[in-house]
Amino acid sequence: MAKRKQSKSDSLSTEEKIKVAARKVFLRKGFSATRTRDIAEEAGLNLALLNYYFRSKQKLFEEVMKEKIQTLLQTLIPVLNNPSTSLEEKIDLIVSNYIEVLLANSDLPIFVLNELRKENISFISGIPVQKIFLQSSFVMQLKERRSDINPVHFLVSLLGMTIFPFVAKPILTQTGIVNEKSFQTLMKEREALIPLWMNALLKTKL
Amino acid sequence: MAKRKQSKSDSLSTEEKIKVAARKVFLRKGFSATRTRDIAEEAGLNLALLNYYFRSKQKLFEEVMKEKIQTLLQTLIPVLNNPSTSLEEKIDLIVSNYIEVLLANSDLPIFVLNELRKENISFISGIPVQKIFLQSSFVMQLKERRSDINPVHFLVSLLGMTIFPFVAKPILTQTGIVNEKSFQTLMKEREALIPLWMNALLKTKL
DNA sequence: CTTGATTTTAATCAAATGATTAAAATACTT
DNA sequence: AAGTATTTTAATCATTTGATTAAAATCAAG
Repeated sequence: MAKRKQSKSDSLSTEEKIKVAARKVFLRKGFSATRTRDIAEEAGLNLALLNYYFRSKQKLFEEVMKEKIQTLLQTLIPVLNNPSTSLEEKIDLIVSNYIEVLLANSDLPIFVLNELRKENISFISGIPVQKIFLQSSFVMQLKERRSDINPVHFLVSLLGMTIFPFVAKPILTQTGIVNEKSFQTLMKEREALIPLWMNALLKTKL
Repeated sequence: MAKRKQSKSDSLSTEEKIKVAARKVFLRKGFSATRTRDIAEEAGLNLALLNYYFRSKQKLFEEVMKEKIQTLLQTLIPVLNNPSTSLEEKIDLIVSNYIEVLLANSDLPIFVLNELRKENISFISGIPVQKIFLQSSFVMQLKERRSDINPVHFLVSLLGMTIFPFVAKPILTQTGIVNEKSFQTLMKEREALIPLWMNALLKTKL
């Protein structure tokens, strides 16, 4: 089904051109607001090709979605599971990894979280994420340091401080609180600040 | 145009029934995935009534959207501007207000933030939110306490810790990390924890 | 080149969808 | 009760949209 040939204009196979266009349009507009014609036009290709290479809009979407969930999870899971880094190093890595990834793709979190809300993605329900998380090096190290802190609370706070700004970016820009440039500066600052703050949380007596 | 009469079955006017149904369906599915027929069915009414009372799907949506943005902003702005509460009290109030409002309406933040991302809402661009924020009692009190902390960073962290769990709820539930009941418990706990943590941030030397 | 497979195009379908219209039903006023 | 205005319904339009099809174009192998 997949073809290897680069004889055409753009050095990308038709299939890849469709994927590239689909990523762009789906991420900007979401599944329902995206028309297959939008993707075809963005790719500079005939509409029928979408259904030739992928069976349907839904199938194409699922490929993009799966990819994006992977991106989000793989920025986190390997760090949580690495036993050879300290808790502080893990926090540093999670923050800097996410900020790097998301500065290049601000729409990613809200896209994934919003689409995930409408429909269960079997792919994700299949993974025993809860088990993985609770047995992770991250949780072990946290328990050792502060057995009284619920790891879910701690991680949610960390991700909230890191990812939430990207989710809130539309409201931050539209209210004039930040612009594209100052947002980037802000996030670079947070890369240093969040670890400091998470460290403060670690020292807080409940 | 608006009618006052309650002689019909449900004690709600037709116009109100439509609004109630529209809130429910739009919030769950978003603008694009919502069909006017969904709303009519949810309201138990004829489709043509939507266009009779509201001019179009778009107009109906804008009314719901405006309402929801108001809900989100009014949970925050009055607290920020109240000069007779301390910074600590403001933090308490922001956290408890949002958690109360959002536990009753988990979809609200992601709905608003996602829709806001696609289209500029003139209503919000019109308000000089930036000015209001920078001159707020909250910012003044923060500056007095810690002139070295950027108020935007501080507020984003506060809202990130408070609101982000609701945005991430789909992924938390679908990965089995929480269920409906434990999510609620978690948020009740956060109501006490977040103020403690924000206090710790306030004491952190940069 | 010729043949056969693969890829692409143009045209079209069928269903879904936002909106309208004209008529029927209901409520309100006198 | 009659007459008028308001509300509701059923039927229908016109577009949009995801998908299909058959033919044309391109490519690959012998």
